[in-house]
Amino acid sequence: MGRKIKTMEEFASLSGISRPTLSKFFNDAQSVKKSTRLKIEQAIEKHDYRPNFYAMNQNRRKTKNIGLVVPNLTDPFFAGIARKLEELIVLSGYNPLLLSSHGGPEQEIANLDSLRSIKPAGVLLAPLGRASNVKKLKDFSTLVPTVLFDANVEGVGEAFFGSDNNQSIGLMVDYLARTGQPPKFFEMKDPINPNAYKRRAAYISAMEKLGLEPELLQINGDGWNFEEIGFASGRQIIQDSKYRGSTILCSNDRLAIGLLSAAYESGLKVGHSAECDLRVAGHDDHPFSRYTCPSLTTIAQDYDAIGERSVSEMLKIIDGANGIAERSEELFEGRLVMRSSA
Amino acid sequence: MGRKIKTMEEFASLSGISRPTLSKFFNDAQSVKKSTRLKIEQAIEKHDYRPNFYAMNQNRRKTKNIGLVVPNLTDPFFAGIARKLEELIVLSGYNPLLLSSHGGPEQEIANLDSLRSIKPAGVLLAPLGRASNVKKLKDFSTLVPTVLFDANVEGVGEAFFGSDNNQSIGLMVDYLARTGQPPKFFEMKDPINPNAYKRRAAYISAMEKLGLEPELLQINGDGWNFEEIGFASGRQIIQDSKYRGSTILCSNDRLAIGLLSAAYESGLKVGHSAECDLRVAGHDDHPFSRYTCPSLTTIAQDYDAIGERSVSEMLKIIDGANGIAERSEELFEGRLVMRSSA
DNA sequence: TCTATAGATTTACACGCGTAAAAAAATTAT
DNA sequence: ATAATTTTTTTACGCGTGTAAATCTATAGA
Repeated sequence: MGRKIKTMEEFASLSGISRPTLSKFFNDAQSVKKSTRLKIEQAIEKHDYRPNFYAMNQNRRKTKNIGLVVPNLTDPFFAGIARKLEELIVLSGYNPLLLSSHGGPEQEIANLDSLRSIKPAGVLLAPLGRASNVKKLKDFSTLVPTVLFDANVEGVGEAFFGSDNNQSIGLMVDYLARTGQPPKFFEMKDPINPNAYKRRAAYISAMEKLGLEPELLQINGDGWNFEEIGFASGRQIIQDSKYRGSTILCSNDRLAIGLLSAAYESGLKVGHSAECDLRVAGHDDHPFSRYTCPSLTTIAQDYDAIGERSVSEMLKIIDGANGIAERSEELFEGRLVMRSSA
Repeated sequence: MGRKIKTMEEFASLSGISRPTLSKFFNDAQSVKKSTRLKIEQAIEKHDYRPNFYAMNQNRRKTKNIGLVVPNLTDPFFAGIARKLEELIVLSGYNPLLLSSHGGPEQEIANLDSLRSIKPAGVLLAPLGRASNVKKLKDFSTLVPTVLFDANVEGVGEAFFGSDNNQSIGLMVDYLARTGQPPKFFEMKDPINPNAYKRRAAYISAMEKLGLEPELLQINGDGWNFEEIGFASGRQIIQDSKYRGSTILCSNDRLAIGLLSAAYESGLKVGHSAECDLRVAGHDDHPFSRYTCPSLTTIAQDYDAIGERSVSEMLKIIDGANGIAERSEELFEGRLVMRSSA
């Protein structure tokens, strides 16, 4: 066909639709009458026209972009969540912009900064947690509608949606205690993630509720390389024969993956049958937990629900004339995934 | 301090620098004299001014955005590469835009489409491979400077950088044959990734060079869930006692992870010591291959080199007055990572 | 048929910055 | 100190779209 159309003006005359109507259409296809919508869509198909992204957003009150910031894309767990959220954002007619903080608070702030210059309609943020620069997060969330997920930071953002660690850890402790030795809790001494603290508290309270003595195995280690930390510390702990026969509940699957690897290396059998030396359980249903040796008994977070709730709340805020709406929070229940390790 | 600065004009009067000079600075900080650069940087710090992203890019000849498209971010291998590339792009003064194709050719095209409307300076693309819509890829690459990495597609893009499968598989076959049973090759019958075909050919040629009979274990399976495919098919193969004692070289680590899981479940011992039932090796040095049971012997691709070469070639093309430069290709050698599984 | 109303068009201005050209100022070389 | 060169300033227009207001047109209900 003819050469490429460059401007909406041009496209208007070729399609027989006025430019302001086209502008309305590109902003929200549902805002024009059905018959004109069809005409426009045909013309788009025919001429392969797309409005200039930059000119389009320059004067829009609200862009159609939604930022999506996760702590670490290298972790398949977050990669999976991000994918789910991206999908939901696209379905809502928005444009997701995925950024990873790579485990660093500077990068987290840099991500928010670069999002700010893009004037997003809103941002879905899974904060780093303890490492986060809370003041800057708070400043940001006053400028841009922000919804937190996965990890909560008090006072930041309009809403938070995550897992009910109390429920999920309780579920797991009950199961483990009922079917064998009550669990010891394997975790990092100074966790980065706020969920880790909640899980520790949940473990202690669940044990006490059963009239059992909590026992924390707090390991050292810095950074986000949880498998390595779990492996190195796991090796040390396992060598101590007093842990023979015990049940170990790990604060998250990545630690458990390291621990299982250490157990294998030491020749220990992990599982719930009689001849096993160890039972190991995790939390999160990491994509790889199905393929550990043995396969890992764990808790699956309800990330479909968390994702859907986060996005729908985001949309509500964006559309909303909600002036003084209270910060909403909701926790979703986890599901016990029984496999071979415990 | 005072209220927020909205325009460059305003910032110009407050900082005592003319607007065109500021414009130059924001386009390339090195293009202004050092003394003025320092003045501007101080003023930015003081007033927290950032130019409007959209207005800025609307009339720029070349934006500072570089697209980065990977086949699947859920795969930690690609997540790792993406991270490395992001870092290099930022260091070069550009703005990376990460998109995942989620294993689907429609999404791959959708990603390129949405990149097109952003008028990126260039795009770094790891194509899906066989599943890709080659015609559309080619069309795209005539409109936007494109550099391929990881997987090659003939005739698409200005350059390709990847691993030398011939070298790396040869290395592994030599090692395995020298230290025990020569390897059988475990792979999908109809692989999606072009590297898989190269690896198959490399295996056959390496075996023949040693005067050995190649043996392909070609398994069925569709999609990108390689661990599951490796697990399910691995279980079947392993039950056949004729494979007892053999060495299995997997086309990639994700298949190997599934196979190891199946072997564990079947009670087979994997490793290179005398009493083992199986030796297993992989390819790619997947982040999790360190923690499999046993830890996986594999090939580490030189992704630092591939990444650096890809980005530097991209910059050369962007800056370049390269009219008729030939499509460049370079393959990088892999490194044998010896662990416990073979 | 008349009227009320949703939706489309016309007209016109705004947005914030890129960029070009000429003039002025600052720096460096001679 | 003067000339040559680099850098900055002044001036002015353009980019492609958003959006507002007034006007016109199609549609539906009475």
